[in-house]
Amino acid sequence: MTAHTHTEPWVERTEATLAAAGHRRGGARRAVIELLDGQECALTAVEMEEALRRGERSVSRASVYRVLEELEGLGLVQRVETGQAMVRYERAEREEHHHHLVCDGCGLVMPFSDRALERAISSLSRRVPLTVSEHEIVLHGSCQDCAA
Amino acid sequence: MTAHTHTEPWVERTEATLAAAGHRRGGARRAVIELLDGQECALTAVEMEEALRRGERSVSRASVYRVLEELEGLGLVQRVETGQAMVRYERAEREEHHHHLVCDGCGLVMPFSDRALERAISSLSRRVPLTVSEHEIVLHGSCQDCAA
DNA sequence: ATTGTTGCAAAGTGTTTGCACAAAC
DNA sequence: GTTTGTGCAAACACTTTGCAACAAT
Repeated sequence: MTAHTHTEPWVERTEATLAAAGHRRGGARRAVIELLDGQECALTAVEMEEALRRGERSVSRASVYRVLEELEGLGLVQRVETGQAMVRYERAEREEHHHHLVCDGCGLVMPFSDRALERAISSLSRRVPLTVSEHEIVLHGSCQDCAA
Repeated sequence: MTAHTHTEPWVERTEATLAAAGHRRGGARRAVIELLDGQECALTAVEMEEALRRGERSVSRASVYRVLEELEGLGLVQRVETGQAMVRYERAEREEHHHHLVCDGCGLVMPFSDRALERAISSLSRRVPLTVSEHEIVLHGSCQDCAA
C-alpha cells in the first residue's frame, strides 16, 4: 500500500518512536501516518483530511493537526513552507533529503534534490552564527504548463 | 533617515514603479515604504504597524497589508517564510541578495548571504522543470544565546 | 480502571474585505 | 469632481483548544 519506492521503513520508525514516547495506537493517527507514507511530496492538512475521507478511514481535521504537530515534534514529519496559503507537511527522511519547486501560477509543488546544493549548505552551515539543525529551500517560478 | 548603507535607491525605484503603475501618493503607503527602506531584515505586518504607531505616522493594519500586497505584486517587496506564525516582508533588492537564519528557540531572524550557495542555486535552476524566478532559503537552528 | 486518543464545536489568530470618508490628482 | 487611498470593523480561513465520549493498555 506504500506507493513510494524507497526502502526505509519510515512507518516502522515512526511507530517505534511513538511507542518509545509512551503513545498508544489510535486509528486516526495510524491513518495519517499511512497516508503520509504513501506520498511523494508534501500535503496540507486539508488535503490530508480530504484524502482520508475519500479513503477507508475518515479523520477529523483537528486530529490531523494534532497528529502532525506530534510527529513534527518527534522529528518524523517536516513542515514545508511554500509561500502558499497553507503549510504543508511530509515525512522526514534521513537519506533522500529533498526540497521543493513551486509553480506560482497553478500551485503545483514538486520535489527535487541536488548534491552540490547540499554540499554548499552544509559547508555554509559551519560558518554561520547559528547551530543549524535544518534547512529549507524553495524555488519559485512557472511550470511548463504555466510557462509565464 | 535610511539606516541601511547600500547605495541603491530602493525608495526611488519603488516610487517610480508605483507611479508608472498609475498609483497616487498616499501617506500610509509612503510610511510603510520608508519603514521598509530603513530595515536590514524582514518584518511582520504587525511589527510594522507597531513601529509605525511609535513613529511619526500611524498606519492601520489593513493598510499595511494592502501596501505589502501591492508592493509584492510589483516585485518591490519579498515575502519571507520563516516557519514562524507570521509571514515576514522585506525590500526586494537586485544586488545584495540575502537569505535567512531563524533561531527556533527565541525566534530571532538574521540575514546571511553566500556566493557558493547562489552559484549552486543558479546552476541548479537551469536543470529543473520550472522557469525559476525566485528562491528562498531558510536555515533553522539555535542561536548562540539559545545554544540548545 | 486508567490514561491516551478522537470528534465535534467553539475559540483563536493572522489576514482580507466592505464600506464610508479623506486625500490626491 | 473623479478616482484612488485609508481606517475601521466585520468577515474569513486556517489552526488550536475544551470537553465529553471512546478505545487501548
